[in-house]
Amino acid sequence: MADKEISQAVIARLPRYFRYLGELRDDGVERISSRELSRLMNVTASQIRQDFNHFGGFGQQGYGYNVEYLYAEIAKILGLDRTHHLIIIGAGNLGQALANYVDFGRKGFLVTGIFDVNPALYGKKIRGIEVRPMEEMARFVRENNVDIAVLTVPKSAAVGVAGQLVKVGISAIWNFAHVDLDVPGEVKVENVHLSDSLIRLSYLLNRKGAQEEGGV
Amino acid sequence: MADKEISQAVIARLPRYFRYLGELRDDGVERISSRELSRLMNVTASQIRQDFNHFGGFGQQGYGYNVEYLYAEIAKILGLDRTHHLIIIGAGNLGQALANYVDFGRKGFLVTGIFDVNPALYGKKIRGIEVRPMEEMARFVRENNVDIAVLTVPKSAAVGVAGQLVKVGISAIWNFAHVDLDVPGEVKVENVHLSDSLIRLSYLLNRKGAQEEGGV
DNA sequence: TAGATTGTTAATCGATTAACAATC
DNA sequence: TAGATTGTTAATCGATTAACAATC
Repeated sequence: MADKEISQAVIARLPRYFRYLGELRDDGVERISSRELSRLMNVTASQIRQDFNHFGGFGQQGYGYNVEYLYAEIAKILGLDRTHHLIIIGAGNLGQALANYVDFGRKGFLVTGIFDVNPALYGKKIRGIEVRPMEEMARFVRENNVDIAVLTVPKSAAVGVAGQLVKVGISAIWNFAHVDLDVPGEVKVENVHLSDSLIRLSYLLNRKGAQEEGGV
Repeated sequence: MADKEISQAVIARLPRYFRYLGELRDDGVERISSRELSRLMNVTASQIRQDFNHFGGFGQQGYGYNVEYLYAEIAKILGLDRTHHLIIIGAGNLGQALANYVDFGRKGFLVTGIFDVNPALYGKKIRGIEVRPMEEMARFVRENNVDIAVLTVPKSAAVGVAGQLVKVGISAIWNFAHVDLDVPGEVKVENVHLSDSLIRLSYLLNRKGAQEEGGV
């Protein structure tokens, strides 16, 4: 039963489903139909059913979906039923903010180490975790079952650090540096290009201004 | 000459083109063909030509594209030829990190105010900008020609603050809160859902694990 | 059973890629 | 001029939406 490859578009939507289902569950909602959920989320009911059916049928004809069950199943699909161990590389502003931020109110993502090349930061504690010298990174990853590296180093350092991470056998990189990393396919990368995001907003703003002048 | 609506997919790619062209320019490259750029960026040359042609032809047959010119044109399209005035709402870890971060090494995005509801933070200076009480926000926006509000408040407060921002006539919201904002169409929103991003990475990791067990 | 709603197939829409005539 | 490469049209591919038979 080889899984057919799930498209990027579907994957991108999963966390949003998860978020809405979590809220419904917290509100004590027991069941929901694709129709109701579609109204709530502003998507088509067809799309919801198609998306869920990529992973097998979670609903029941005439009833809809059980919120608690669907929530748990999506959590499993997303790998949120287990704990991930993270390290943060780069203890600058962003690295420190993420250290304080990453758990997102839920268990599941645990920052266990923070690394930097700046000796002035060594030993500094951020949320109880001390900053270590970069040289200790490789050993730390091997000995502490680290899954994910959060890359918050300057652009210029990012490619080099990514290479080190690949060499030490990291599984995934959450990349905040403004470069596209070139890593082997087995290392998963998720980019957060903040400047790209802000630039998209600038585009929308600019477009809007242009349209209004044009009298649209 | 009514502009046809540009698709989300194209818009999403523009900042990446801009980034690559900036690097080429900095490296002193004068001209580039869609073919060369396609190899560099790992996309098809067809797509590059199609994308650029949504905004008019920037190239020349037999020659390719002039890097400096194309870079400047894309900057204009993206609204990067003018200065944006930002305020940050929510002076927590993330808000402070972004205050230190937002200029991205380029002029164009200027943080002029930071607001919070926590009196303990009032007057604290972040990158030379003092934190002000939330009550002053409306007047500040009106008097200081503010374009963009960066929303780094907790989820629970986000919808309320977004409402205030709409009322005071903000043009755009860069939303870091984990909720979908419901604002009028003329207010542009760009979401940065960090937890969604991390969850997608978790999915990829989980999928990878499952495939390997399955012997793929 | 009748009504509701899924799972799934078929139709549509849009985005990407290929091809090539226009032209520098 | 000949060669190169764009701008643009046509073909393909994939994702979204619509429709409906299956079934709870």
